[in-house]
Amino acid sequence: MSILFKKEISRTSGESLSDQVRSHLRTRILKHEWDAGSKIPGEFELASQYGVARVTIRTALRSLERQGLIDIRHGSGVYVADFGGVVRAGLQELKSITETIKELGFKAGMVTRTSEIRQAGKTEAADLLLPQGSQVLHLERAITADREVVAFSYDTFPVDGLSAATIKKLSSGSIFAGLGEANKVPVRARAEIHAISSKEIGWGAGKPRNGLYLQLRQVHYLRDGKPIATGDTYFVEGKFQFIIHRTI
Amino acid sequence: MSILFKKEISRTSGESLSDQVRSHLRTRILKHEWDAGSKIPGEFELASQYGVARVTIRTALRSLERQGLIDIRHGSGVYVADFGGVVRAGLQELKSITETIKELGFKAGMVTRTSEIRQAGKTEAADLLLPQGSQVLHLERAITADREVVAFSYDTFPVDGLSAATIKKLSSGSIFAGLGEANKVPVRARAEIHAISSKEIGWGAGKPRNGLYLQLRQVHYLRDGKPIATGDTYFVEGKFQFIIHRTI
DNA sequence: TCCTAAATAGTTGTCCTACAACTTCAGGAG
DNA sequence: CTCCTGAAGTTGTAGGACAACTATTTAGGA
Repeated sequence: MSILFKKEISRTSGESLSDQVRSHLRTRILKHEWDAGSKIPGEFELASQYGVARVTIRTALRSLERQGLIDIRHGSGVYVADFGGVVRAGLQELKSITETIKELGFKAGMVTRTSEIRQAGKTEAADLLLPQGSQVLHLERAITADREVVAFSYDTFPVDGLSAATIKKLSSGSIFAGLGEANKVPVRARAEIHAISSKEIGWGAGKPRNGLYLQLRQVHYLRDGKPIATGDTYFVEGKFQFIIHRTI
Repeated sequence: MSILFKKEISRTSGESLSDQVRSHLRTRILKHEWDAGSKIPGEFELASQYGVARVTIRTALRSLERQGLIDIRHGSGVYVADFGGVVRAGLQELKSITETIKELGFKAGMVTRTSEIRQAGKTEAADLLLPQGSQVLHLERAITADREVVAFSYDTFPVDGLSAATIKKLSSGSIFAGLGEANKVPVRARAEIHAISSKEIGWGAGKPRNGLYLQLRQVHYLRDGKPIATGDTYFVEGKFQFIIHRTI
């Protein structure tokens, strides 16, 4: 086949070629360009389609394999993973919750309940490697899908080094957009998972009666390893399906 | 530096070179050969140490990065991930629970409560791609760390194609060992995570009073994509720390 | 005819060399 | 002291070659 997607790949965007190829391939897979379980074009063919080297394709494919989207078999080919239906957003892909909700086909919304600048707490300071007493921005938000509350989120950012405009954008709820403007997009996060039953969490009409949540306790990191944000997100049990692809 | 670990790598073991290098590097990291946050030898140096090509080293390093053990920075080097302490087995690494417990430094144990061969249920048959009415081996076990119950596990295997010896080994509790003997080691699993509060789950003295569990609903797959096992594991909240490394 | 084994084509895994892009640090100019 | 520049070191990408593996086809024998 000829070169199909060379124009989709930019060598001056700051994003690595393999990351761009991965994103594009990911979209093609999620749009069902190939049936589940079927074979996708080989590495040589893809390299020619995107106008990049085979190494670059391999890097992208390896990454998609780890995400559970495809299945690379030595000597045979690359297959779309068939897990009996729709491939949902996996928990190990780092992206904003609202983006995930949109990808699942729902209308994502957000209601900010609290937005304040205060001193960092003890664990917050430790997680963010801040000296005690540093100023942080603290947000409390409810996240909705099709107007239904699916999670309550408590997030904290160090204000040092952030412009007033960025802080305002963060306060309005666009976390990833705000951090992106400040050129501080997290590329990695460490998340602890807990089952929580509590009446203290949540507020308003969307608060579940049984108080049952899946808690995600996260710290976000920049490319250079520095922590940039921390927070607890409480997902209302049953409103959100979490999937992890586990590999050796 | 000279060639240090060439003898650790076998070209006839069936396991790919990059997988062998990854395992070996993983051990070196977990044994704290390098401090957390410090730089490990570069790709050229590692390639020379193991007597393999740089591509092979890169594949292994990429994999370790996904597991959250290291941190690859373009133009700078490879660093041991520093997440404020010991890096433990993450949830997205597929390995037996008992193995994980051992790696964490505890004494792993197991008490089988039920072990029977019966007909597959509806969802079991669907998950395992079995015709209705197929025979399956069903196990109910309590998993302990230092004699304390940390999880209750309900697992199911199709009997067809398994030898009597293998079934006996499975019944005794050594899941991965039993499947390994039958040459049916799962290499991939799809897990759904839920927070559960129930009095129906668990038994005996280790059953938590609040009935709060983190449920892992899994289906295990072979390399060729065929499902080989399914099961629900209920981890007693607070007894086990789950960590996920999320990346873009 | 049926089954088995060998040849064959196609695909991923590894190797090699070279250069591009990026990070870091040292040294000099202001 | 601060800022800029350049050099050295490291990972990212390129391209070509062969090895190892898989799946299919073909040839041969019972």
